Amino acid sequence: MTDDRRSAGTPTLEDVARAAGVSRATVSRVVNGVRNVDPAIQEVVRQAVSVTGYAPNRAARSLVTRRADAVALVVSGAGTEAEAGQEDSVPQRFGGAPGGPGSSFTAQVFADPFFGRVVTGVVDYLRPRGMHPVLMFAETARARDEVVAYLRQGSADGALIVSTHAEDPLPGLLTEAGLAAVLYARPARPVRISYVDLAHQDGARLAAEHLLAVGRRRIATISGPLDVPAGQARLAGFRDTMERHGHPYVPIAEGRFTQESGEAAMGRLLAEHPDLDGVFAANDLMAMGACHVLREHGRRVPEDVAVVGFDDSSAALACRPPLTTVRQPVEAMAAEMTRLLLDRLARPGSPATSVIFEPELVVRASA
Amino acid sequence: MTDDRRSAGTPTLEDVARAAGVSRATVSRVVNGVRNVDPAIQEVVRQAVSVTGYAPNRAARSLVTRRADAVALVVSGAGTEAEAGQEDSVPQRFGGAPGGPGSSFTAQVFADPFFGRVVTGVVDYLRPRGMHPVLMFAETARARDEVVAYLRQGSADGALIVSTHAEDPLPGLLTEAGLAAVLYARPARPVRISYVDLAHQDGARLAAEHLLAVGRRRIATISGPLDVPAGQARLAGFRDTMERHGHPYVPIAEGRFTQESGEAAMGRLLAEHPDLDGVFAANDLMAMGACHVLREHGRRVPEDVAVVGFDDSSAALACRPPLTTVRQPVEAMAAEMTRLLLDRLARPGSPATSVIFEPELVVRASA
DNA sequence: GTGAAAGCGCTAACAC
DNA sequence: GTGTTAGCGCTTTCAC
Repeated sequence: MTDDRRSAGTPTLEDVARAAGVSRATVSRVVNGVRNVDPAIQEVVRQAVSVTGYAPNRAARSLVTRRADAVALVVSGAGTEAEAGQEDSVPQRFGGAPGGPGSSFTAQVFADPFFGRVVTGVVDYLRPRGMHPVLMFAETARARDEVVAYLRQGSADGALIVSTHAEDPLPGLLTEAGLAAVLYARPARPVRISYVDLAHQDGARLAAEHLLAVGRRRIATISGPLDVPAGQARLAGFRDTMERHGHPYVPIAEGRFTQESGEAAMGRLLAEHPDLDGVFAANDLMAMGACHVLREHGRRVPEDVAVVGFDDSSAALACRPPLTTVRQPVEAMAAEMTRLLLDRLARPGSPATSVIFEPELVVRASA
Repeated sequence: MTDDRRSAGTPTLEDVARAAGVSRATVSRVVNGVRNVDPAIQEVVRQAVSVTGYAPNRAARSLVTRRADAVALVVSGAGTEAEAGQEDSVPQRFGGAPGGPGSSFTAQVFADPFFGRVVTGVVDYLRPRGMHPVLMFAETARARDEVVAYLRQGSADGALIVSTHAEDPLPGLLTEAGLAAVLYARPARPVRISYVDLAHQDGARLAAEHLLAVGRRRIATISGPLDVPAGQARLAGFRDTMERHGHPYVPIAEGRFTQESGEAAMGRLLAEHPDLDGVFAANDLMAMGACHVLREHGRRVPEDVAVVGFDDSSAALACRPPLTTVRQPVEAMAAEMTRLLLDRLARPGSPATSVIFEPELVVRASA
């Protein structure tokens, strides 16, 4: 009671120790749940903690433990600065704020329900473990350097990387720098790094087999961007299956995984193949766009044209009719990716692992 | 060259200082861009930095500056644990991962394009300033305590709060604890805290006036949830305007800002008022649902029934026909919210401010 | 089982 | 303009 004016600002271990009549070390042990502390003293310390309103200073702790207890969730873009030019594909709806060319990329990213699902999976895994992701974007060389710097500074212990393009240099940069990272999707060039991925080809096979099973014979596909591994794989899987079933030639229109590009692609297919009766779109957004265009052209879905999407995102349910689609368990995959990263942080030596998820056909009304 | 074995692990200021032949203080000055350093020495130091591959340790810096140089972006839910029961409104599509009742909330949040836009605005403002948001959710008392603890630990310097419900206790908790925060949307109970918001009533007025201007006379509305301020305000603004124009009675069906709830609401309205010719939905997702149901009931949009949405989210463009809607400049508002927070961090004493944005009518095909 | 003491890497007075 | 020094708050040997 005499000299408590030094307990000014936020309370420190020292303050708690004084209040409890023990040493800092003991308080630290109790706070960190180390055994070897007399239960009675534990209780006293806990009292003191709540009385003083103590909260451990994260920076101080990090400094000594050399752990930030934080992970970065980074959405990575294409390989070069060139993509700055491709932004016109996204309506630039953002008025005043600074940020320049960057603004479009982040807007573009969240326009796809996919990323929200990734965030959901990551957060749901991290949260019970008392961690929270730092959200970063890395679509330019500069932004990638910032990500590397961020990790090198020890601001985060590792990175979860979601690449939107093949040839993404980020995984390479990270491993080179000896930083922990796990990818969503297999890297284009083999890097010694853990990742989760979907068996895209199997998914496309399910779609093809379903369209054939419901009696469609004039089937076309709207592929994803062919510079994206997922786009390639889904197309390859679809074609292979069609070929194996006696359809060596499949009309293809390339899309960019956006609804708008799906609409355009559908328009092209319809112009060249007005009699088609089945369409596989490499994601739900494009399938939704295809449905719109089909209806505008007087085709009923599924009566005249059956449509199958991919992902089973919110778009699949939002679409009328609801989409038959191939389910990608994004949340579970994102959770697994997070688990792999935390594992690696716990055991730095452990080898890179990859986990491949199997897709599943979800039959709704569109096919 | 003789004794460089102490430059083991990651290089520290000390290592750079030794390499440059100066003191740690000088290196620190150069790294932090403080003037008062001889240009020649600056150069030498910069060389040494790149030679050693030095990256400042964030924890050490934070410890002394007492700044984390990080902000939390928190999506806040309702007031009590009760909301765990409301999760049935969201399809539970998440299989394995742990996280229990929480998983649904984060999925629910990102199902609405609104949050992606908030993230975009925040990130685009933060990025050029070398900062990145830590993503947190606070839909339960426990989660809210974690947010408070996180800030009290100094893991972040302040919080950007997006509330999905009125009566959110989080703003109060934060200000009580003397933590910096800015809200997206006015707090239900007046708290001395900065916020950005939209003039919702004005937006609803624009919608009403437009429906009347295009000659509609039997107009109904699908409101947002009435326990959400934005829901209330949009309804109030709509009713007031209708009343002022001689329509004291407006059929109302309450929705929950989801497409599904918009469909249900439209169904109810149609059952009771089969002759309606105009609908104002309090957000685009519900407007889209309404369009679907109208079409299923043989009504053409806009010929038979004009539909106006709210937000001008991606759903407005995804809808067929594209929605006439009231634009909420979410990205700009989120950027402003971020600016307010950084301002406050820079000048701790500064008073709470609020910035209200004006909505704008965007006329497309649906009305 | 508990305490004393040595830093973790950095910034910021303060001397020079 | 540059160097010296004293911590920031915490964990963690190491004695006891």
